[in-house]
Amino acid sequence: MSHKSALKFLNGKAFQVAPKLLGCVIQRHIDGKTLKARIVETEAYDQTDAASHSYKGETTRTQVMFGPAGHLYVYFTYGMHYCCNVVVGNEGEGSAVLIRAVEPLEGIDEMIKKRRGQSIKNLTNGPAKLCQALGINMTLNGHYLQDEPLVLLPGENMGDKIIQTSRIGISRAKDVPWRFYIKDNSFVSVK
DNA sequence: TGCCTGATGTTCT
DNA sequence: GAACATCAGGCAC
Repeated sequence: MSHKSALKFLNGKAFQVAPKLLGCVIQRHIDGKTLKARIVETEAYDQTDAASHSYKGETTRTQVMFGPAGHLYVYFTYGMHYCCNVVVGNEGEGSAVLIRAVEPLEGIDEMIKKRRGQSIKNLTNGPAKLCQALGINMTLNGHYLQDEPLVLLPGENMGDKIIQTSRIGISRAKDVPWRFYIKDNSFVSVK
């Protein structure tokens, strides 16, 4: 049963919502299997931000980012990788939170298979890695995160376990401190 | 452990 | 034509 109110916490500025997503669980159903993983690293992006895909306004590619909160924005990059974001804020704002790393909880064997035999440590400790492990690609672009086969479940508040730093793998707005991760978690991409 | 690079395709200049 | 919210494998130390 879907309840919009479950994703109400996504209504806010990207940099405010990004730390709140830490600890939430992604539940993915695929090939008759259930995969679960806990979000341990996120990055905020919004339209005022030179590093954001939405910076130059809405395009075909970034359309979902400008839509209502609670949907998944998936993009293809470097010719071979997918990365996924949770759209946040109000419709028309162009803000989203990149999921940079997750901790595998359930269906780990299946994730290893999808990751072509990579070790547990390397399964989901990067934005493109977790998409591969959870079978996320462009067919899920725009997907609402209260619907099957991909649901965002609330998690415990990480509170003082949250570390805030600048973002990774970007060339513009490098100094903006909009990356958040869970302290001492071994699945975070970079400590 | 850490640097370097090839893979591979869409978007923007 | 260049840049790109990346990854894995190779080789030097």
